[in-house]
Amino acid sequence: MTPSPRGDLFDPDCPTRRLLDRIGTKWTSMAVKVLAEAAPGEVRFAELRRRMPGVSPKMLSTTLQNLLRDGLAERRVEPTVPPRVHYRLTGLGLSLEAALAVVRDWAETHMAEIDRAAGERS
Amino acid sequence: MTPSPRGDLFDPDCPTRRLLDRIGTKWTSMAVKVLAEAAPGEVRFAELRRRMPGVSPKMLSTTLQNLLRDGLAERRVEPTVPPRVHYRLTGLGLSLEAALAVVRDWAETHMAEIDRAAGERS
DNA sequence: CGGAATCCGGAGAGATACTG
DNA sequence: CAGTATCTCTCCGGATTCCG
Repeated sequence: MTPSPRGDLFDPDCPTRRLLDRIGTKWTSMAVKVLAEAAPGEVRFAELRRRMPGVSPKMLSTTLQNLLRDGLAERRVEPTVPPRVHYRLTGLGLSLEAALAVVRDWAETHMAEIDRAAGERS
Repeated sequence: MTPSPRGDLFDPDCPTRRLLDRIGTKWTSMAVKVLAEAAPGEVRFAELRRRMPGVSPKMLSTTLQNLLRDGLAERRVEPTVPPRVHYRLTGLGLSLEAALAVVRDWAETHMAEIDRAAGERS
């Protein structure tokens, strides 16, 4: 289904809007970064928790499931007892990380300016 | 309320998180793009409305006020009757647009893959 | 250990009506 | 024309508890 030939931001189905809806969720970009830092290695659920201070098991699980569903990450289970579950980014996930890195660079460079502007009005 | 230790993505106050919280809101990225397309010219409130189908006056107003507050856009009022209010991006806003363009490119290139992956599980 | 199920509160988003 | 005021509602995110 491609009623919109180009990426038209004003299309309700525009890809950018939908992408931002995903990476804009609270923990997604952080999870992608943690996974990217470990790439091409894997990261276990518990280690992800440790590396993402403040995340609840539910939110981490939800975030990871979204990444899996979107083909951005993969899951591998060691059938031991207790089980060990590992996550890693797919190629698609790694390419997203590259785009996110640009956003991070911008944020680290310019957020202070934004804060200054916003602060002056507070 | 909190001190701002810097440079760590995993800090609750990390700049990337806070940036995504802003550009992730429903209309912000769209408004930035519309303003960027007109740059260095200005765009009036009514024209922004027309170019952002589905936006309510309240949401557009809120979005623009956030951009103003963050120093990403500027407002100019012609003291006529009726008034004419013009908006344009600041230099900071234009640099953000450049970063957003990267996200857009990624989205237009890869969202189909995400949709395919997500669709297979639906 | 790695989740799933459930409940809850608050912010975001929208519709509508009104005003300078 | 360019907003503001108010109300409502959804749903995200968090805490907690339970299961394989």
